[in-house]
Amino acid sequence: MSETPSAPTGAVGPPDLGGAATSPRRAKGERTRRKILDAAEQVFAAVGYHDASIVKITEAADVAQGTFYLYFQSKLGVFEEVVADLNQRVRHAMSEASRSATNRLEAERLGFAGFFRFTAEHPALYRVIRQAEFVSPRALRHHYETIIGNYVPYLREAMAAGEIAPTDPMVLAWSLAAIGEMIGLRWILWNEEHEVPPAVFDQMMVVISRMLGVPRDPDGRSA
Amino acid sequence: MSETPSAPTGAVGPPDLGGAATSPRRAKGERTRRKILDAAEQVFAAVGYHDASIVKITEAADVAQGTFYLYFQSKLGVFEEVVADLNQRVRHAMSEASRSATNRLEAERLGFAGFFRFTAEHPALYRVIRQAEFVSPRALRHHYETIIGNYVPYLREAMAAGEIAPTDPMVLAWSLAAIGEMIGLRWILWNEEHEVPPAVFDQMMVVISRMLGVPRDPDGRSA
Amino acid sequence: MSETPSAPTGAVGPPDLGGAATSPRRAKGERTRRKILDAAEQVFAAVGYHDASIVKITEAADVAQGTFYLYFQSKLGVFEEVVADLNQRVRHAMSEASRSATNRLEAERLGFAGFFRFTAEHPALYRVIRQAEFVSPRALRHHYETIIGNYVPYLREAMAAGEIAPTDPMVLAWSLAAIGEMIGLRWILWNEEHEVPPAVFDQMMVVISRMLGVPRDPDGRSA
Amino acid sequence: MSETPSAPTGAVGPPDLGGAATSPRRAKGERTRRKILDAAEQVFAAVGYHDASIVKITEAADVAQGTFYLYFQSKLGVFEEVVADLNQRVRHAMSEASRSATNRLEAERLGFAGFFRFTAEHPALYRVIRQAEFVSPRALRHHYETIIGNYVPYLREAMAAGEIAPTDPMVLAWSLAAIGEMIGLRWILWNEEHEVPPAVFDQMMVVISRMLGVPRDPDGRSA
DNA sequence: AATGAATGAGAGTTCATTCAT
DNA sequence: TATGAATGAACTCTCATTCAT
Repeated sequence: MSETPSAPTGAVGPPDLGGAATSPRRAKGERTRRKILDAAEQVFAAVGYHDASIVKITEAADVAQGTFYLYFQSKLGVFEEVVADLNQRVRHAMSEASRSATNRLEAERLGFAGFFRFTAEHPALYRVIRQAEFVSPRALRHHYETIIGNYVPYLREAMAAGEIAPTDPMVLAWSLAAIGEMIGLRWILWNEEHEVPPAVFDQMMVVISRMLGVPRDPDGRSA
Repeated sequence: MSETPSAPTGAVGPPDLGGAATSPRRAKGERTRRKILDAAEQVFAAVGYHDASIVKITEAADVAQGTFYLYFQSKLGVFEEVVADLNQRVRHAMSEASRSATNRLEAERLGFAGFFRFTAEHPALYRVIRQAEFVSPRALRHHYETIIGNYVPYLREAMAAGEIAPTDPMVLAWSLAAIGEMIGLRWILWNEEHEVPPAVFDQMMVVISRMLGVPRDPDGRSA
Repeated sequence: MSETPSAPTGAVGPPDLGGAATSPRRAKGERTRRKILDAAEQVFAAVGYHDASIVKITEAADVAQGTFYLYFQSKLGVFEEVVADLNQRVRHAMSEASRSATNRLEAERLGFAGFFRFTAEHPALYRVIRQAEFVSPRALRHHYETIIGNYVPYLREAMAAGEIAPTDPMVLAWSLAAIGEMIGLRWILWNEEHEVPPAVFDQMMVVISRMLGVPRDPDGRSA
Repeated sequence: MSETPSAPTGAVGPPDLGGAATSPRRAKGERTRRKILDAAEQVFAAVGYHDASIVKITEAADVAQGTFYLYFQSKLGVFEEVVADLNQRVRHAMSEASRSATNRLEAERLGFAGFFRFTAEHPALYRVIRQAEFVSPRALRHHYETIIGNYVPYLREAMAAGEIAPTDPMVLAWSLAAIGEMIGLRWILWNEEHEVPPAVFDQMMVVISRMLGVPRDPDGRSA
């Protein structure tokens, strides 16, 4: 049960994702900057990176075109900030959601629920991040890696505690993340619903509980 | 164990994915068309949909710009044909790979191996298809749906035969596809390797075998 | 009452308006040529010279693109043939219509009626000919000049016979033609009607009868 | 002598003739906009709508291509503005010219003279407006309708005053406009002269005076 | 006599970015 | 700090015409 070697995916800490051309010194500047960042998130989510234009973003933010370049170096610059922003917010949402759990399986259930809630409220998460594949691969990797990086220690602990079956926690973490992402894509985004149908959610949890090898698999045949 | 209702994801048959402005009437035309389609696949995979230009595609195909429009209606038109083409080819690769399996778990192992092989040989698969999210949502959905649609009957059979644990086959299929996609992305594309490291593959199969609820889970604690 | 000097508007006889690249030797070729010419008239009338394309014309004629150049030298070539064709047909229609008249005013009434009828049946007349202004000025001039040239002798005769008041017949002819064209444009084409409303027609004839200085102006105060 | 019903030619007020993408906010912008508009008029008059290109217009205006789109939405947009501009200017020229007249016939003489003068100085009037037939029918109609709309009340007054013979003023106005347009086309534009030959002008006035049914037709046989 | 394939210049338009105020 | 003006390269797509069969 040796762990697979960690792949050379670069530093785990956040790379310098470009961004601010200047850090605003005054409160007013800070507000303007925030307006633009929010507008950018909306626009990227609505039309995607390529069809988002500086004009659209600045119009949405209600500032002049030139103002954009006071706060961001380039279109790519804002994009990376938007990704970093979303990344922090999903992670926060998930950890908040699972905080009250008393065992791993419950933590998963709560964490997934939190993730889906966030997804429904911020479709930008998918729409923006999936774009990152070509637009800014390093931003994409950083996004996934921080999520997985948060996940692994918990899985490792649970294995140590005998709560779940031993497996490479990296492979397990990526697999779980994959499922969350796909189910969210399929049943929230495509269906334009605000939640995954309960029946689907339940079945997903059955699958996940089996994956984890939880001793008392509530639906499986083991134990 | 009732199945979740099938989501209204549209017709299963392939939608009219745009495409040919004219179907070639002579052998020479057919060759030219193929040259352009192949060039398009390369270019899309190399630089993505948006940075791919008709100039780049026609240069790669060694034809004049105008010639492009003899065979394809638009840039989006070729894109959709490329997606449809890749879709058929992965599905073929996977079904060929798993043909010789004698049980479901083996079929999964062979199918996943086939999928990863195809992925390594045709990075275009990911690079092109992930773009489809914004470029042509219907092409994307059609892609996933045909894959899942192929998958489900096999899972259902295996459940009926008691080979794997009962679950909603839809949810299970999407979950399995998610894992394959993510592991391929993480260990083949990001690492720029031609295969998933065997240790990772094995661990992934452990996870999958648990998910399926195979009676003799070779590594888990059940059975 | 001397006549104004004839302006140097070029030869009155038809200039060589380009056209046939080859004269077809056989009946089949003649039929193909006619098909293309008719299609061209339709297409020019429908979308104008510039938006008419060889593709559209050949599609409408149900022949291959290359075939076009067997019978016409260029797009401009067909255009000029179409104009010449229409020119002959209107003039024929007008002279036929006025043939039975017993005096000038009646001839005018019948001629105008014939012109409007032709206009209603062949909107191409206007739509094609007005385009000629920029596309082929010489075709346009030839068109107007043949019409005026036909007109003048009749006016001159009528003046000699004391049927209408003496005036420069050239100025009179152009004025009459102007009125016909404008009324047709305004009440047939813009209204998309098949005839000028009778009340308008009558009023127009009142105006015309005054212009001509017909002794027994049926509505004026002279006589 | 009832008037023919007014045809349903749409609102009399100027339609939104497209145009500015942004109205300039600073004096410099206003100057640039004007430069482009003037250049466009020249280019349209010189080569016609279709052969006019944004490149030609911006080169003539000595600005970059992109600048064009700061002030106009499209090529059609400037075209419509040019038409509207010319429309206002001819109407102004004509009303100025006839201001000092003491009777209808004199007003006509002065008005026509003013019109021909404008025509000679701004050949763009014809060349641009005749193009409008296909390019922007609504601009064309608006042009004619405003001219006729200005004309009619004067004719009506003159009829009421017994200055001219009663007729439908609409038909009369269109007929007069037709004559002006045609004579200008024939003797100014085709001849490339700066005025209608005096002999032609006089004859035209004879015709017009008869049309109007002026009691003391100075050249006719009545009275 | 007729076809379909191929061409390539040129069109209108967009847009990230820079600059002067 | 903020603005609006300006840029020009690049894009997708059209089309009259020529050519080989």
